[in-house]
Amino acid sequence: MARKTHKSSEEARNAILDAAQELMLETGPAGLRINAVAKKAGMAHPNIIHHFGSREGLIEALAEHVGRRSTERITQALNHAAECPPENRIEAITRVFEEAFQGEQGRASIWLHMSGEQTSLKENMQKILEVSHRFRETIEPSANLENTNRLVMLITLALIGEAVSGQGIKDALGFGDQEMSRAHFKQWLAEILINLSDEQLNTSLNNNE
Amino acid sequence: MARKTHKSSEEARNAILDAAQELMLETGPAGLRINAVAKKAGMAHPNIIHHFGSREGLIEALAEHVGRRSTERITQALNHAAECPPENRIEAITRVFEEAFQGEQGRASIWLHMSGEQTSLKENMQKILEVSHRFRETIEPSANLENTNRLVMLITLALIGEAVSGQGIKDALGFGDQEMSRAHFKQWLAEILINLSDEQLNTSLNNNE
DNA sequence: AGCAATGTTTACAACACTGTAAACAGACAG
DNA sequence: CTGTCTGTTTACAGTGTTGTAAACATTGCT
Repeated sequence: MARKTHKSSEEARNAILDAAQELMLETGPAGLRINAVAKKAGMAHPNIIHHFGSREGLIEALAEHVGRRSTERITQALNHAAECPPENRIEAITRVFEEAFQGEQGRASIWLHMSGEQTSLKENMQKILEVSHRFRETIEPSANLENTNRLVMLITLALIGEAVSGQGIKDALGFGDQEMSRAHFKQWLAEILINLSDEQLNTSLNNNE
Repeated sequence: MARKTHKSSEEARNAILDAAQELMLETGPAGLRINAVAKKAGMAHPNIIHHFGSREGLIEALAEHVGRRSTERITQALNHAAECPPENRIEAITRVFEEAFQGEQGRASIWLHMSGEQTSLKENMQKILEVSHRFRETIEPSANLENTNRLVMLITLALIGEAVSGQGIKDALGFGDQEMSRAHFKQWLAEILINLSDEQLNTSLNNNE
């Protein structure tokens, strides 16, 4: 059978991005070697430069790629949660948290973010914010927008932290794998947050102290 | 005047560690160049190898250095908080959060952590956990230890997230500098957490669901 | 089939980076 | 003062890494 040896431009770019994403988990962007990416993607390294212009170009493209995919997943899961009956809410939100920095996607995002790569971050966060508020309104129609912002911030930061630290902090705190798996922490968080009323979120800061 | 040109071994090591810590904020450990560190510390690069054996040796030493200093600051602030009268609690805890990943120290910790460098992490977290629980007991003597663990985890992750994202996420969420400064977020978080009763933290997960 | 476009490779140039070796220089003891 | 110890530098070797140039190969079009 005629095996295709030359991929289309898009196929090649995706193969490279996938390899780069995986490798970046181990080293971070600063440690990303164009050579290693090429090897993993099964090609010679100048081909990468052909497709992305330079190593910098690859990293930028990767940031955009990863950011867009994460945002899509999250907003989709949030929209789903907004349509859930109340008894399924915790489960649905746990799901959102899982999608947020799902596996490799997550750590890759963080790495990029940490290196100052913030391509379209604002745009993506605004989308998430909007959908999040819509969700909160299904629970409490008078929900305060500012509180939504703060909650989204808190959650985002915690999920970033989780993606960053991986199992590390959990092990250090003595949560074995069985007791507080990745999923369990997210479920616990979802439960607490859903049970927090808007009222409890109104701190002295809201009354311009 | 007789300027000392040869530092003591310890002075030299500290100068190098300081320079390395600062540089690492920009690039992460993978991007740390022994050359750049030497330049910043005002010496020739082989001197660094003389003191730390290798680039790897420097990074390990840095991890240990940074971890120990952070832990000291945090436990000290927590002990202070435990002795505070109730009306000062929020302020005291805000202070703890500020010490946790204070400025440069923080991001440096995270970077190292993210690169798999976990020197004495467990030991440090256990200390923090212990002092945290002692603090919670001053508020609610019957406080559940498991809930303390979870709270510490949540806070740690959120603070990691904050250190990681710097101002990035806040800007993206539309919190200008005036409205939600670094300090304000920490204060808000402190306020919410202190007002959370132990009861509210008991989710279905506690009853081995 | 022949041609053009473009994905892909090989060979190479230029440079950056880590680590080594040997000489140099200040600090301190006798 | 003299010698030794050790912090410090200069010069250099070896390797790894990015990027370039030119040739090669496959696909699709006419």
